[in-house]
Parts: sequence; structure tokens; C-alpha cells
Amino acid sequence: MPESFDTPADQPPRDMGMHEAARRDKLQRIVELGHDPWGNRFDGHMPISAVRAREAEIVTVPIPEGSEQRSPEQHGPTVRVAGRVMLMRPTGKLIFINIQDWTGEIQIFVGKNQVGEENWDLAKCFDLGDLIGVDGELKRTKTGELTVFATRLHFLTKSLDAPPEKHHGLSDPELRQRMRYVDLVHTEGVAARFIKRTQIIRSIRRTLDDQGFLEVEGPTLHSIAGGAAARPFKTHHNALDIPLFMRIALELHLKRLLVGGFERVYELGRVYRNEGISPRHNPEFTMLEVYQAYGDYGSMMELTEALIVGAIEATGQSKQLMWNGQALDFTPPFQRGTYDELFAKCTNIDPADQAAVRRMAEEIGFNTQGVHPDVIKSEVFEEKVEDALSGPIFVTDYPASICPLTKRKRDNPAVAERFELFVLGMEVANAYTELNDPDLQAALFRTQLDGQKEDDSMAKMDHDFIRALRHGMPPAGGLGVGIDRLVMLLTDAASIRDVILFPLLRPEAEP
RNA sequence: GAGGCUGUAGCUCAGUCGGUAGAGCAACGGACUUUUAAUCCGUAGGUCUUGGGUUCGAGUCCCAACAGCCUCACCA
Repeated sequence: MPESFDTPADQPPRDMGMHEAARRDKLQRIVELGHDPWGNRFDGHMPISAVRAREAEIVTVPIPEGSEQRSPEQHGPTVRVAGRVMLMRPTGKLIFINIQDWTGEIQIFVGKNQVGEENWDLAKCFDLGDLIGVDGELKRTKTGELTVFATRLHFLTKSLDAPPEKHHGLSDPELRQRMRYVDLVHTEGVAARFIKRTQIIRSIRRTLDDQGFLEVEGPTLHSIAGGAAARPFKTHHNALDIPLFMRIALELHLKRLLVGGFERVYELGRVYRNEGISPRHNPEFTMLEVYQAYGDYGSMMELTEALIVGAIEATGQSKQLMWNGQALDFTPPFQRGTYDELFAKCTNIDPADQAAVRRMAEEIGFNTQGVHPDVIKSEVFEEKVEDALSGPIFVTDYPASICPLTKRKRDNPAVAERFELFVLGMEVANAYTELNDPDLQAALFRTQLDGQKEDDSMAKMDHDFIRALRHGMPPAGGLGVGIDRLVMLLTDAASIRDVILFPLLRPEAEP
């Protein structure tokens, strides 16, 4: 055991606050009592939820006749727990401590006479936020609270900084994001939401695996950032001395795998888009893309419903749920409507009447000069239709010219076989019948629609992708799901930053 | 990228009309062997985000910077 775990004495004392000074004093006392303030392996403890589940094993011995005894004696199971000190209520020669692990919270009873002098001295060194281990007997207090009556205490790790206010936790959104480790421990519901996120993702994998899909991993560094209209992050490989881009989509490599004979593939992974941050956008986010050979966008619609219903069930929720105070019903089949139908319904304009559409676009302040009619229509759609959709609703059959990776309808080449799933104006999923004609794909890669900014265009020629299509990609359905947004819906989160553990923030100023 | 709002003790928040900086929790000392946000008595804790300006005097008014949030833009 080292002499001291503290800052060596020859170093000038740091400028520390009173909380840290008090905690370092106690740390020193813990060392003097012969304990390691940073703890060691601690075997044999049970999750607190499992300890709570043993309440039924407590037996109460009736008071013997003629006894002076006031309260009946109890015998409970011997348990060992470990957790973080959340609350302490010292009352003279006994202390009530609430400790928390990731399964729950339980009260510890530490009585001076019950644990003996050595344990008592150690208990007096506990601070809120410390990690401790406890051996004891599970019983109830006279107020009925399930409690571990400590027989032996173990010190597992000192906390040098004070936790936030015990009733309110952290509420400053900046602190919550920068110090997610504190947020997870001390803010009500945060840990539970991220556990739900994991359950949702696990459920999505299970649904896909059960339907015979193969999970794969494509490259995240691309020399051509294709598959979506978005600005990429640029980086550089030193040894090869080449520019590279962080991927903006999973699509083009998964389709190469369709050519390679992987008939059902998916990837669940991070993509990066060098764009603005908002309550619905983080520069890196998690995307699911699924491709199914010999399917089409109709097969993807059924799959989307199965994925979402599975995720709702995996989190133990009803298909009727509340999001930001609004009721949503995810009972399949979800509503559906074609792009043109919904356009006509929400705008009272015939979507085929280009002049009328242009007039409305100008009314909402969009500059239509030299812009492709379908881009104008899409602008009006986003403004007037998307926000009006409560959903969940599948919007189907988009103008072909704004869908350069999508197969056209057999009876109408101006319409693409595509759907997007909207919920309360938020786009959650996007699916296509995939274009597999290499000549048409090459032509569409060359097409830069009038009025579209180059950055926003999908017109990026990927010769290797065309070469892959030339070898024959089966007709297929493809689906993309924004996982963070789905998690927002299923955990009633108003901001994407509430479902991403470490969202992007500007660097903190040096202290 | 543009506009609006916010920034006070470790945390959560008050701070009136411009006139000596406040509370609760946390901390420290004391009392207390069945508490439940324990209670009671006492003590300490502040570059009011930063930098300018106006003023006899600025947490408060003005300007700028930094950070966060919201709306818009970009986008999913």
C-alpha cells in the first residue's frame, strides 16, 4: 500500500475549491485507515434490482410471549452490493445512505455499534458521489423501507468533485451535454432513455437478422462521397497522400454487395454530414440502410412497419404513444398517400399545373428563376405539405427528377418508386425501388438539375459504382432509417441531442 | 450563416427604479441509534462569462467577444 495517493508534497498546492479540499482530506484519512481510495476488483456483488427482488426472503420472528422486545426480529438474506453514494442522512451514531447502481437504488443502514469502530471510521470518510461496496443483511426498517443493514463497508472510489444539487440534478443543457457522465447519474430519466436506445437498436438487428438479412460494414472513408445530397467532411490520408471524405450515406457500397450476391444486406452505422446543427440534426448520426434483392419499395414499406413495431415492443411501450405532447398511433398499416394527392390536398393546387405551383413557390418567397419545375414543386411540398402531415404516413411516388438513384414507374417514367415516412413533419425513413440500369444511372450522375447548388446535388459520377451495375444488380428495394429520430419518437425526446450520448459542441474554453 | 433569448456561489435559482451580493442544496464545526430532499444550532463560500463604454456609482444601461438554447437557412 503506497504511503499516499495524494498530490506529492513538493508540488505547489493547486487552487482548489472547498469541496475538493474537503474531499482530499477525507481521501487522506481513507489511506491512513489502510484502504485504497481508488478501490480494487470487487467480486460477488449483486445488481441492486436483484437485491430488491429478494425482499420476499425476509422472515419476521414473532415476539416471544412475555418478552420486553418492542419490534419483531427479522432475518433476511446476506447480500453484497456496490454503487454510488447518492444521499446520506447521518443521525448521530448511525447513517442512512442511498446508493445507486445502473439497475436501481437502495438504502444502506450503517450503525456505529452494528459495524464496529473500523467500518464506522471509514463511513465518516464517505462523500456524495463516492463509490462504495457493502456487505450486509437485507431487512426492512421500522418504516418499512427495504434496507441493507451493513456489517462491513468497502471503499471503491473517491469522487473529488461534488455532484449537482440533489433534488434538481443538472438542468443547464450545456453542462448536461458536456458532462454526460454526471447527467447520466444524476438527472432523472437520462440513463433510462439511453438504455431504451440500445434496446431499439438491438430490436432492429433482431428483426432484420430473423428475416435473413446479413449485417455488413462498409468503408467510412470514401474518395467520392455519394449516395445522398449533402456536404461531406473532408480529410486526408498521409501515406497515400490522397484527399478523402467521411461517408454521407451507406448506399453505394451496399448496392455493390447486391451485385456481389448478398441478396439481403444491411448496415447500421454512423454517417457524417458537414451541415448545420438543429434539434433534429447532428453532424454525425446513426443510419440504417437495408437492401433486399428482388424486392421493391412496397416490400420496404412492410419492413419499415415491422422494424418500428418491433422497436416499440422491445421498449415495452404501446403503439399509441405521446411525443412532445402529441398523440401518435403506430398500429400498422400506417397511413399512406401519394406525393401528388397530398400536394393537391394541402395546397388546393393541381400538382401538374406548373404555373400555379410556381406562383405558390414565389408566394412563400422561393426564387424560381431558372429552377427545374420538380425542384420548385419539391420546395412547395416541403413548405406546405410536410409540416401538415401528422402521421405516421408513407408519402409515395416522388417526381423522378429529384430521385437520381431510383427506378421509375413502369407506366410513368416521370414518377419514381420512392416513399418517405413522415411523423409530425419529421422525416424518419426513406425507401426506393433501386435503379439498376447502368446506362440510366450514368446519365443521371451527369445530370445537374437547373437551379440546384452543386453541393446539394447527387450528381457525382462514381465510375466504380457504374461498373458494378454493369455486372448486374438484381432489382431490389432499399430502405434508409434515421435511427436517432426514431429513438426521439420512441423516447419522447424533443431534441436529437437528448438521444446522442456525446453530441457535437464547440470546444470548451481552457480553464 | 442570420435573428431572438440566456449566462449571478460547486449545483438549482432570486436579485425591484442604477445605490454595500441573496436563498435552498452541497461544504465545514456542533447535537442526535430507524432516517426518507432527515431535523436543529453555528461558520465559511462570489473576477455577477470575458473585455470595453456611459455614470459620482453598473449584476442591472450601451457596445463587442465567447458559450448554450430557440427560430430560420442547409439537411435527414
